[in-house]
Amino acid sequence: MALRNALLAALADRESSGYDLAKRFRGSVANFWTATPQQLYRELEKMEAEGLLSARLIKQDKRPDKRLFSVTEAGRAALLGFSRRSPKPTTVRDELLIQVEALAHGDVASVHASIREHREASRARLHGYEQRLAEILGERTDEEFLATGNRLGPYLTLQRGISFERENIAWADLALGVLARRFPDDSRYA
Amino acid sequence: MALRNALLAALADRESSGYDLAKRFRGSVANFWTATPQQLYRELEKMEAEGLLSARLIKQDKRPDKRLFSVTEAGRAALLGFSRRSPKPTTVRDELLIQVEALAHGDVASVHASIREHREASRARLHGYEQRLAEILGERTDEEFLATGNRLGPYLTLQRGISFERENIAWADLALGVLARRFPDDSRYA
DNA sequence: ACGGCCATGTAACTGGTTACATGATTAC
DNA sequence: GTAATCATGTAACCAGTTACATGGCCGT
Repeated sequence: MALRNALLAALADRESSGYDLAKRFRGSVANFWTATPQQLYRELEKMEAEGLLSARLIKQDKRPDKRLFSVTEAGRAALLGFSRRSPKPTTVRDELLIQVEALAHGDVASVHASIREHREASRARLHGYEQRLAEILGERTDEEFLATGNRLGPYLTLQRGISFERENIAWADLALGVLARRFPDDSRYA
Repeated sequence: MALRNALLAALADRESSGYDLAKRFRGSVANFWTATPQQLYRELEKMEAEGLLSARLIKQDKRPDKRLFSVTEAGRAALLGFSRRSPKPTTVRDELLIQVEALAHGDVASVHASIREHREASRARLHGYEQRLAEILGERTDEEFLATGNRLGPYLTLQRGISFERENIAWADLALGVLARRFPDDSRYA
């Protein structure tokens, strides 16, 4: 039920194809909702059938045809209704932290490598979020934007994504330091 | 498949009943994996059937009997194997941030209230994590613990939970400030 | 020649959520 | 007397994942 609302939020911003949405869910949306392309296509179909979205077909000749979805009046009403309900608590699922929790029962060198990969992935996402934020700000400072800008929602969710990834990186630095110190022999610290 | 590993990690620490585990999944485990009691009971059954866990029945007279699960040799091997695979990327699902993303299309006063509730929930979880951390540390400082302590894994995952909740609170403060400034009339800021 | 991008989807499966059910004990 | 805690589960449903399929264009 919440995936619909994430889609309505994304489409309220601008009309998009399923493929477009898949990219946005890999990019900035990922910081508060994850979904695979298959989930999106399935949900878009349902939402169109229920009248929350309307689709128009764009014929292309050098590329496959595409369907651009946009939010209908019923869709806007559903989004407004959603904004009035109280949201479910955040859920986090992080396999890396399961590995870390069970550090004493696992392969330390391998967990060390996982933390490094995780840190790289966070750096990449952080970079993406910072770019999007720069696009939203344009020439303005944060202060100027906050006083007058009109994409406050995306600004705030990006800020949350940015602080999340910064903390991921800082935590990884701490964890790698602790492992290097406590297990100097059973892992290679390049 | 990952819920199994979260259960193995939790049970490697100490033998527990399903009910116990449900409490731990509401508490400290929630910071990296969420699961409902029903999921746990179902998964515990399967894991016992597959030989990853063994259960012993404890008869009680003032309370219902309970089954305490512990990790078998096969379970330990599975956990070691898991620590060697590369973990799937973190997934986050946060309905509040969907509401914030769609701020321009929703009810600002109601979203404001949701952010406040979310901040309260974060404060409560933060408090819980800090207490658990204090239990792990005992009389030692972080420095002393990091040099010699033996529950490094849980220490590190708690640190991640603590920084996550602190950032939730700081973000909520920012967001509430922005809303109060930009929408002074359509919400009540008590 | 090969991989990646554009663009859509189907089918089969696994995992997660919600509602319900039981029943004694303890705390306010 | 009311709610919370202890302790287990079933049934039905809904959401998420994985693997596969198609096919032309573009860059190296």
